[in-house]
Amino acid sequence: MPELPEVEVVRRGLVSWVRGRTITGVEVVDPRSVRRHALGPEDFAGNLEGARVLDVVRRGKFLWLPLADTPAAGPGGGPSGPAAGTPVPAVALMAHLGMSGQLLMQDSSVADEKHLKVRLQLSAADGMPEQLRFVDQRIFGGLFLTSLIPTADGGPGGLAETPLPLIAEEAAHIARDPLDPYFSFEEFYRRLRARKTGLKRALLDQGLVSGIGNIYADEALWKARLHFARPTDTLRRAEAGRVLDAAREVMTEALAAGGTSFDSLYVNVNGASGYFDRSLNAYGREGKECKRCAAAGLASVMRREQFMNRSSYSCPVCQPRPRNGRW
DNA sequence: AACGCGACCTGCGAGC
DNA sequence: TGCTCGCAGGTCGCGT
Repeated sequence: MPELPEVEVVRRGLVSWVRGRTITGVEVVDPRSVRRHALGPEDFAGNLEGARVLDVVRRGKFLWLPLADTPAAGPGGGPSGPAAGTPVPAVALMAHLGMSGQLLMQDSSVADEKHLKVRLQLSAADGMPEQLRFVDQRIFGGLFLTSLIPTADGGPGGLAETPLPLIAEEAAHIARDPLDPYFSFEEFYRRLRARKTGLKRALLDQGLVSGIGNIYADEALWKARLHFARPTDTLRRAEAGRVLDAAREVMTEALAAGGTSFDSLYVNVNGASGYFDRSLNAYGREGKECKRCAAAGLASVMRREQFMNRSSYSCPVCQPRPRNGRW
């Protein structure tokens, strides 16, 4: 489940089920889902068994579970935490859902999903499912173990129950996301202006701002009334602020609705779909009226264009490309 | 630096 | 009833 709201739905669901529990068994059903773990499936499983889950952390679309008691990190977690009794993790279980990945909590009695890729057995806990399953139809996502390293700015690595100034190494190259309290608009705007590219491409660049994918990029651009090809070096501060605020608002609303799902591919850890698809104003609305224009008594039809090998939806009237080439 | 493209995959609906 | 094509919420790495 791709974009930030859908991943955050998973993070929140996962926290209450897995925090503090120990991974007692690992079954890699399809090694392709663990291919980003360079040392192979056996090493992946061996280092996970016996590990205790300390938290669930998210930055952008990346999710990771800081671990204590892994063989790789030694007993008690990482190298010498400051206060005894509070383990500082050095290793985390990374998860990226790609296009179709799911993390599901299931009882052992529930039949395996068709696309079950990895099964984690968890220590018994009252009334809680025993298994955390990674299910992935297209196998663009995956699980792997990674080191935790200090963040560049000293702030928390991501959204967590107990924030630590550590980040999963494999997520260190992405920027903070718009829902992160440590996100800096000033830095975003400075870097945006320095680029020679189009606005949608910039919004999708996880190194500049993370968490935004194809749906919420189109929604944010529509809400901010900006064209996807707008050159980033022509953007005024107010316009950049408008599109960032729009992204933040639309993702916050989507999160409250449990995320966007058009089909059963996008579900929370309990298998339920969100319903934000009903609130979409741009994505997938080719040939339909622009809701804002219609409200103003104008008749305009949403268009679909190919851009970056994917579809972009926008309103030709309120998100115009200027005829004279001047923005 | 920026970009375009292919690679990584499975499945679904449309059209013939 | 097939079959092929285009399409899908992502990311990475390679060319130019």
